[in-house]
Amino acid sequence: MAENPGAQGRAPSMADVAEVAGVSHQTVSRVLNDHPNVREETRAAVLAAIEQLGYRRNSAARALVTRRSGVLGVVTTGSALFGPSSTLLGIELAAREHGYVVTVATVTSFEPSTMSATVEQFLEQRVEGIIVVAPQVDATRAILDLGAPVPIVMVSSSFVDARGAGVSPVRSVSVDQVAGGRLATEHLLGLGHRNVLHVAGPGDWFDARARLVGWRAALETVPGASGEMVQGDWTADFGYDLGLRLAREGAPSAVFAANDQIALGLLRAFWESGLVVPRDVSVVGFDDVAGADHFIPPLTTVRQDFEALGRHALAVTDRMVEGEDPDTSPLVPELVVRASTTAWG
Amino acid sequence: MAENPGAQGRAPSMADVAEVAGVSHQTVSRVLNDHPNVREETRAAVLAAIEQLGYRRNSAARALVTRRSGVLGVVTTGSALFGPSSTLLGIELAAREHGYVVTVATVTSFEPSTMSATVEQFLEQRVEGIIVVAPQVDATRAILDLGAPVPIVMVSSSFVDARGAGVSPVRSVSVDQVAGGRLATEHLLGLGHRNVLHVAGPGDWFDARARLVGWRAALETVPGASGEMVQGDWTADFGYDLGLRLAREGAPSAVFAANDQIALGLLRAFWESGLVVPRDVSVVGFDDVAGADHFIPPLTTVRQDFEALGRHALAVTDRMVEGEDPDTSPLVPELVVRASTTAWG
DNA sequence: CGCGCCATTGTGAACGCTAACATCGTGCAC
DNA sequence: GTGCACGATGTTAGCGTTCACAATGGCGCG
Repeated sequence: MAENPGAQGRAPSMADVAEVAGVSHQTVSRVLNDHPNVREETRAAVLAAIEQLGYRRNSAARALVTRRSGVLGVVTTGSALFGPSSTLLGIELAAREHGYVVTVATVTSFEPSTMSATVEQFLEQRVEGIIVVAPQVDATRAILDLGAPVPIVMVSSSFVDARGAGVSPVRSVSVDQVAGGRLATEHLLGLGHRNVLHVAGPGDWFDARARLVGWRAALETVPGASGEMVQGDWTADFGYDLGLRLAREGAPSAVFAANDQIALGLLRAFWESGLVVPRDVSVVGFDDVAGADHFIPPLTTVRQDFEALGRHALAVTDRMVEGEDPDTSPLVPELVVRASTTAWG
Repeated sequence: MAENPGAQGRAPSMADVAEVAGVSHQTVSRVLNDHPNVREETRAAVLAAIEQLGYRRNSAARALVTRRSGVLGVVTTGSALFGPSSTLLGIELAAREHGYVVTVATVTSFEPSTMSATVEQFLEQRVEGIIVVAPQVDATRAILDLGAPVPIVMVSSSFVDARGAGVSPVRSVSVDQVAGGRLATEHLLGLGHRNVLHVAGPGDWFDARARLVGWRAALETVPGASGEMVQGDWTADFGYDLGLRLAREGAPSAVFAANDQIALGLLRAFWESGLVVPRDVSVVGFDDVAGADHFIPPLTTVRQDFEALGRHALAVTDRMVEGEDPDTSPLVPELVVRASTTAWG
């Protein structure tokens, strides 16, 4: 049975199927699109022909005439960080459920020129919407200046919720980082700590800024509470170096680290310096990365559900593509209390 | 200046550009494709018209006629594990450099039906190649049975390097996990340990199997060396539980954990049990995840460059798409010695 | 028995692009 | 001066779909 006449020759088209089934190409199209008015035996004949030829529809041809590609573009940051990876996962899973196909572009910097080239590529593909997993501040500017003809959704805790500079509406979805920062800090304050050091993340990250805001807000609600802030990067190295210094120069009773990596570095530094966590100092992290429950000691942290965030981003995008108004209210993070924090005083 | 006559109306086409520039659409096409025989001022006029209209080429129309989509499909596993995420990153980065666009599909199981549906979707998009980041054994079977009309590259340490059941060639790229397992074990043996416990990963993962093979091979080269094997999952939880048991029942002097998560759990368990690492027991991990250098104590581990693996996968795919024969020799992992291992006896 | 309606199917024309070929000058060799 | 090659451009025909509309035929109903 000569399945493919040409083997490597062109893939079978509707016309080929039509010929085998003895119908017109339009009837084949109807069968494929579940059009109601097709006689049952005709449908069967078409399906048989499809099976026999190994026919698959050509989405390019389809997109050309329908002017709908069914493709969504995701711009993601060029690092395998826990958050972005999980978010991408959530987006992809949800996209499939909504009938979209996802193409991704990884970007190593958020310079306007890079962003613009990336988006341009998406637009050539006629994506119906763009999701930017871009937690850095400078990504926003690049995006707002874009003025793409499709909806753009940013995944970040920015407060941008504008129409954008051009035609495209830009929205953002996020986990409420301010609430997370408050949660962490209130937990420490509730344990009796009155001096809570905050190790912040890089200043050009929205999340870092927002956690800082939450920390400060919590401090202000409790009389007598105070705390310093140190700004670092997201790395364990930074936490480690800082921890060593704190141990030398005198550590506060409580530290709120902007992410779990920093907290990990702190834990090691304290351990090496003979400071016992949580007896001598309580530590709270942020993210609840894999393994945080097995740090020494297991880390109290703020969990954010990145996958849910991704799904949320997709839902918002979908609504915007459909021309409806999305609900962009932020997701709420959750405090996970473990052994790295204890009462003070 | 009425930029878009219809604003939301259809995007400008070559014909529109041609009209504005006062040339034929074919000339526009020539300009876009850098055809040499275009007069300089004509080119300028076309470019100006493109700019003015905000024209972008339509890749669907282009793919339709050229029969080349420039799209690659990546199937990835439904988890934000460190390895797969980094690999995806490498693939994407390299894909762009090679002029491909990447669409991803996340799959939560490797059942043949799921795999087949996923690949089917890719084929409708007329992807030119498929990369499967599928470290589990059952993925292989599903893929070999597929017989897709495009090249398939598996990222895994399987030894599959077959033509596949159908028309499509199937190849695999990998990091040499056997070598990695040997590296870890030889390091411990070299330190004088004669009893090396191996905590293996799930038996249906290629990587787990291969590391096990490497461990065993290393043991066999050293007279008097021995070791037991415990099979677990990849989680820190498993490592923790096992560690507690070992501490109770008597631990060997050296443990080679199949990944860093397991090692992390072991470290905590030993610590809680009063066993000092590395004095009482040496621990080696695998992967070198972010933060492994700040575990307590910093973890000796085998680093594999997942991003390079991804790039390698893409290079192989590209060659196959071009009908050439790829070099699929495995990448070599690297031992990173830190503080969790020390001499014995 | 004739009319119209509806279910079923077919026909032709886009969609936006590239490939192949046709056309039109212009310059140069003879 | 004629012929011809070649550079620059235009014309036409698809690529594989879907959409709009036309055509066919059976059936109910007056």
